[in-house]
Amino acid sequence: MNSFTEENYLKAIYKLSLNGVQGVSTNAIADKLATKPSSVTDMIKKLADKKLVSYQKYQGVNLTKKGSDVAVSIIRNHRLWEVFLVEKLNFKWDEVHDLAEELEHINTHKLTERLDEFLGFPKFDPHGDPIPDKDGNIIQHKDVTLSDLIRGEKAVVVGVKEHSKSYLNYLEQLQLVLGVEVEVKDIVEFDATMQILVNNKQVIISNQASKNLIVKKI
Amino acid sequence: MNSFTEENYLKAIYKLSLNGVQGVSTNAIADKLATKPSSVTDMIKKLADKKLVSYQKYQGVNLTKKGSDVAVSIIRNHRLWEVFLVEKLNFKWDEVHDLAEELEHINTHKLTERLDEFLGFPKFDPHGDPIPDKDGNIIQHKDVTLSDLIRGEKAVVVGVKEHSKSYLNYLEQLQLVLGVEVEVKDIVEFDATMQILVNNKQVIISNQASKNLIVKKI
DNA sequence: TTATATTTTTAGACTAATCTAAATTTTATT
DNA sequence: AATAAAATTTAGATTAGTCTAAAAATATAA
Repeated sequence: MNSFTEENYLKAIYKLSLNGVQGVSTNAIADKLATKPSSVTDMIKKLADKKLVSYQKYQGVNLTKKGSDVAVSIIRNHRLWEVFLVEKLNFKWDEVHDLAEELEHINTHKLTERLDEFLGFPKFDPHGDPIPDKDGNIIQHKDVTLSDLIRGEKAVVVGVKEHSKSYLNYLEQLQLVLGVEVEVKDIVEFDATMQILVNNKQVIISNQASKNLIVKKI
Repeated sequence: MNSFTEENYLKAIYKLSLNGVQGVSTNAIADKLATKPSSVTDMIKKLADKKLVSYQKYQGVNLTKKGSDVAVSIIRNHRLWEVFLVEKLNFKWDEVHDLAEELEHINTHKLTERLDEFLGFPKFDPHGDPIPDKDGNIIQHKDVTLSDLIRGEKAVVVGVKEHSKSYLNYLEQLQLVLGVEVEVKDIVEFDATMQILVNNKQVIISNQASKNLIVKKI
């Protein structure tokens, strides 16, 4: 089996590969995991020995099928536990990440499948991120963000691109949670600040905030 | 915070202290944790530095109040997760120990309390072991075992003293699960083998098995 | 295209937890 | 009480993961 640390590296590499990057850089991984590039090099060698990644010195790293499978199954666990924490234990969406980060590593097929069933086979986690099914398939929703809309357009909030506590907490205060309907009333040309309608209330939102909110036009 | 390993040592020392032993021996701990006495000595020194145990060379080890509190809270977690796995995820009572052994270390006050509430504040785990309350108080039930009964006595199964998969599985086959009523029909004088009535069925059970089944007379 | 900056790797050291083998202390036995 | 046996501790080594500092490779810029 793989250690927690190995699993965290695989997950980090998986996420950094999502932007279509070929060959994830040592520095990028070090940044993501808040560690040093030299540590990353050491671990990459170990993962390469275990055939979880393919790696050539100085050329970055890519997950193998085997490595990708491990990463996806951890992400599946993580997101299922987040659903559990929010729906069953009444945690808020900005509180669950760190707990799920620990729970995700208890990686037994049977537990995951039972949990999935208990939760009613959810398709998305509390942040709108898709939950891989048991064969590892993920529905990727198109990345339309609130900032892509023009005046007069309406949309439903379906996810976030930024998962920090402060951002999630801020959104909750604005009632900008999953499933809520928004309408663009006005956009400031200078800095793309938006005036929008949320639950019949006028809200002002910066471009920094609006470009991290994933929506679906209606 | 304490590492998983430290927590496992504290739990082991706690359990070995239950029989009223003053000064748990290095060898006993090594046995329980399937490790070597020399490793135990090293860890004990570390726990002593952290004021989690009191220790004098060659004289065995005892938990301090602080160490005992940690041990009890881990046991509380363990038993709550076992209830969750059996009652919500439909695991069988012989399947949950190893999973709970991992889940117990995700030790945040808030998670434990929310889980407790979600489960309806259970008092016992699926093996009949008492769940410490949030202040660490444990109801210890009297240790009357099936083997203590005499011919004609009736009792209800309330727990087990042995937690191996094979024992639990065997009990389940005999329908000797928590809450079931039993009546002693006959006892073989030679080896204390018992003939008992379970759900109107005659069952033969060895002394080895009957002395590990905790019951309450009725 | 040569020099400079950046990225990545290597070398060597550190910590936590473990082990084996040897030394020491305690306990049991004559 | 002396000696043998058992339990415990120490000394020194090992492994996983990390780090700093220096060396090597790649990318960028004049």
